[in-house]
Amino acid sequence: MLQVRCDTLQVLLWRRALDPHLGRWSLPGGRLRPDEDVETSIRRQLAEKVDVRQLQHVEQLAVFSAPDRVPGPRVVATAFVALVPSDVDPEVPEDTGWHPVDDLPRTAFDHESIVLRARDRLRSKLCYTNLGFALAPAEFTISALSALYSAALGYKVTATNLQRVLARRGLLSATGAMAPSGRSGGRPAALYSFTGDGMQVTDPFAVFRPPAGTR
Amino acid sequence: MLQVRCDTLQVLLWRRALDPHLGRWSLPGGRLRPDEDVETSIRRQLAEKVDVRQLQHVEQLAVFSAPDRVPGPRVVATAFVALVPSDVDPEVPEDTGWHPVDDLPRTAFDHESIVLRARDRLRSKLCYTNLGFALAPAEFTISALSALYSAALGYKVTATNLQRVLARRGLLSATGAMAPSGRSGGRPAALYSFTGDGMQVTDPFAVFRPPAGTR
DNA sequence: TCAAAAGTGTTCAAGGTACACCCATGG
DNA sequence: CCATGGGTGTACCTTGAACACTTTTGA
Repeated sequence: MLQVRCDTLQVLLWRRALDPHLGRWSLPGGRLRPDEDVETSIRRQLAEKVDVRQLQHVEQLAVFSAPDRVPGPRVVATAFVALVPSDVDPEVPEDTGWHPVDDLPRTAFDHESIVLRARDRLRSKLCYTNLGFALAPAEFTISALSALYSAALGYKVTATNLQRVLARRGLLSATGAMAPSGRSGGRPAALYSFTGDGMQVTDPFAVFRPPAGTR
Repeated sequence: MLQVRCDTLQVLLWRRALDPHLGRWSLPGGRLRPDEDVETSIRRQLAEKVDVRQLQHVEQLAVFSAPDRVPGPRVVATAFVALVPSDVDPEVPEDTGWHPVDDLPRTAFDHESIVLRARDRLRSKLCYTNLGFALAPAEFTISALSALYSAALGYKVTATNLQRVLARRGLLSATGAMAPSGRSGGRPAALYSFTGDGMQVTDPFAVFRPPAGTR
């Protein structure tokens, strides 16, 4: 579960209460029940930590299956990326905490590499899809959005160009409302929302486009 | 297992000899052993059909886990994409056969949707990575390569532009050798090979690049 | 009036597409 | 010499980046 908090991309981890790796931080998860698919399962697991309605996007990441990834009998894990908009602050249980993905504590098992894979997946998809909607509140200013993108991507994304790129892709719609300007003045910002819902690939500049006539 | 055969993207299927779905076409696969990870397992399974050295690329696709995807106790499947260069014609067992991915026969279980997902994954990655190397022979002419790309992508890719795009990305190296011209004449084509090995992302024009100074 | 923040206009560069044109070979 | 197929040159278009400039607010 990833969220941009305090201008930093963070992941929700849970401190293990059992051996092995007692006390280390680990990803939430659990066993798959016979009557559910893996996505239903991960939503059920996460529901124990947060309100699942706060999950804007859930997608499979990869299967981790190395025989020695955990001590004892081999455990096959299907990892997911789940995204929470930055305006919610879920009530999380006592033994869980948010941690910056670029400054992780010592984690249990192979969970660090899973988190890093998730981070990379998010970074890619932010660029060529509309996935930003899952990190942003329903309404936002462009400068707030650029802060989110900057935090998630790990480098500065200017509001100017972000605005233009997303607008050109038809992803932004102005709500008409304005955000009040801060105490130090400045022009009030217009509020926008993402058009459509659900993730879709939006970068039409992918190479090897079909020939013009057939597009 | 995907291969371009006869200018068509095809998948290797195996005719089921057991109920349920006796006689239908299904993807090769099998149970995961306790001492192997999923990739090792799929390579072992495929080794029963072809020479594994012919697999130029193997990557995880997704987990399919719907409780009713197969009759009886639920089976969780981790699907893979495996690519075979077009110049090899593996000896396959009697009960297997190649089928065009765009004209599949009736398949067992959810295997049709798995194949279509694999096709879409391949199409995406052909565009922004060097994955073409896994579909092409070690040496090839540009026009042969454009036929491969056209078959895999499902639309015409012209040799002219394919040549330029791949060259600009530094993916092509001329071997110096020439292919003989056909019986109807024509200038003999130069032979090329892909530089490097293994898949890598090559489209540097992905959007939201880091600012110039930090690149 | 000035500082600060938002937003727009303009220019530039990168990279894919289209298409005309030239090259080399077989018959 | 001509048909055929390979290869190159060039103009164009789309799209993102950079940056100057304008707009709107609070103090």
